[in-house]
Order: sequence, then structure tokens, then C-alpha cells
Amino acid sequence: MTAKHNPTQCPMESILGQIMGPWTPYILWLLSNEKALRFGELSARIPDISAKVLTDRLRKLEASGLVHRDYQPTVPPTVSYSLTERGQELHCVLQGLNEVALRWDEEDRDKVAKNGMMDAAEVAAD
Amino acid sequence: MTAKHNPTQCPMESILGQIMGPWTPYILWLLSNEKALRFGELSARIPDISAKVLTDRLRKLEASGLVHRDYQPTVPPTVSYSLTERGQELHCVLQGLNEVALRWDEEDRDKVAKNGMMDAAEVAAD
DNA sequence: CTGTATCCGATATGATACTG
DNA sequence: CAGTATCATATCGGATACAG
Repeated sequence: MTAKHNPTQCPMESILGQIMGPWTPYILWLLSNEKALRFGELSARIPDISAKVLTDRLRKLEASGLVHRDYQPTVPPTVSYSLTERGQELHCVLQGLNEVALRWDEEDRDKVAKNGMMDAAEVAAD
Repeated sequence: MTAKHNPTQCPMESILGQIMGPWTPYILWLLSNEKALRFGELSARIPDISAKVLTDRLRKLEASGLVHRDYQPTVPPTVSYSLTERGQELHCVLQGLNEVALRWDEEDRDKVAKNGMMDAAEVAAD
């Protein structure tokens, strides 16, 4: 996703590079609603993700300090993930983004209902 | 970057898929500060981007209705790009993200200055 | 249960050269 | 000026199989 990112030094890109990529925002979303989730629970809630990719996303989120990993050396091992304080701060911003996305979707549906099929740029414009 | 994105139906991913990818947030940022920029001006302000990638980013932003392309068939042709209304709405959200990014950077610098080198997760945590 | 190790194919990036 | 065309490389995502 995100390793060699941020060629511009733009601070936004720095954060976006950490949270982007398929599944990542959804993982953050799940964690913010559930406080803590185990690896298997995340897997179950994201049906189509592979273990490899889920692991990869969690490791990267951990590396950037957005997610905390709690490992209990029981048998079998128990690992749960939760948002760090920063992860929670980020969620507030993402919620803003989410609201914009939902509003646009609604506007688009209204418009398409009235005018029939259009392409994205036409719909978005007005 | 962004073509087959949004496997989760998460609305955030839908927008993030449109604006992410190297350079894209920076392009939006430049356009929001300058009202309108020509292709060559964007090129000059983003020194390391290739014409191909810049074109690709602009086409995608245009397709999602965030950027408007104004083509004047003069000789030589004059093309300028500006944010649509949606592009401007988005900028507000990005600014929030930007503020968080800047705050974190500052916190991190302070912490590193006090404690010496750490990795990202250590720095972010606290 | 919680991951790693591999392999593969698709996609994106970047450099270079060329055009209306 | 504002791109397009082409090619080479790198990276990523996903499937599968295996391990502590």
C-alpha cells in the first residue's frame, strides 16, 4: 500500500499514506466501534480479506502508532487489536469524510433518479 | 492507485480511493490555494511528477467530479484546472487532516528531541 | 488461534520519446 | 503547451499451503 509514499512532503499525504489502501479505513472503523477485536473477529467481519493482507494492514497501522496490539501467550495465543489514542483522533476526522461521502451519495441518487444515467463527473457537477 | 477500489462498501474508502495515491492530495492542495492552474504550472510546482502521471491524476479527479478542466483551443492550447464545488468541500475535510498531521509531527519532534531516536510506533504512543 | 512463506498475475509507476 | 505512446520495473493484492 503505502511504504514508499509521500513524495511531496505534503503532511496530508503522510497520514493518507498510512490509512489508505483497500480495507484499512474499514479496519479502523470496526475498531472504533468495538473497542478491541481479535484477529479472528476482524477476519470474520471482513469476509473477503486474506490473512496475509489483514496481517499486513495491522502491522502497518501498528507501525504508525494508530493501532495497539495486545498479545497474550496463552495456548492457543490470544491477540487483540485496539485503537491507540491517535487512532481515535483520526477517527474523528474520518467521520467528517464519511459524512461528506454520505451526503454526496444521497445527492447523486436524487439526481440520477430525476435525470437518468449520467457519469460520475456529470453527477458530481451541478 | 484507485481504479478497482472500495471492496468493503465503506463510504470513506470510496472517497479515499478517489483522492489517494501519490501526488493527488498535493494537487488538490495546490488548486485550492491558487484557484486555477495550467498543466505546465502544476508540472512546475510538482517537480518530480511525470507528465503521464499528472495527466492520469487530473483525469481521475475530473472523472470523480472534484476538478474542472477548462480547455481553450488557442495556439498553443491553454488548459487550466480548478476545483469544482465538491473539490472545495473536500478541501475543508483535508484541512482537518492536515492539522492533525501537523500536530502529530510537532509532538513527535518534541518527543524525539527529549528522548533520542525511537521508531514510529513508540513516538506516536505515549 | 494467529499468523508466515511462496508464488502469481494485475496494476501502477516512471523514464523516455514523440505529437497536434 | 499539453499531452500520448511505449516499455521496463516494482509493488501489491490474492490464493494457497504450512507452522508455532
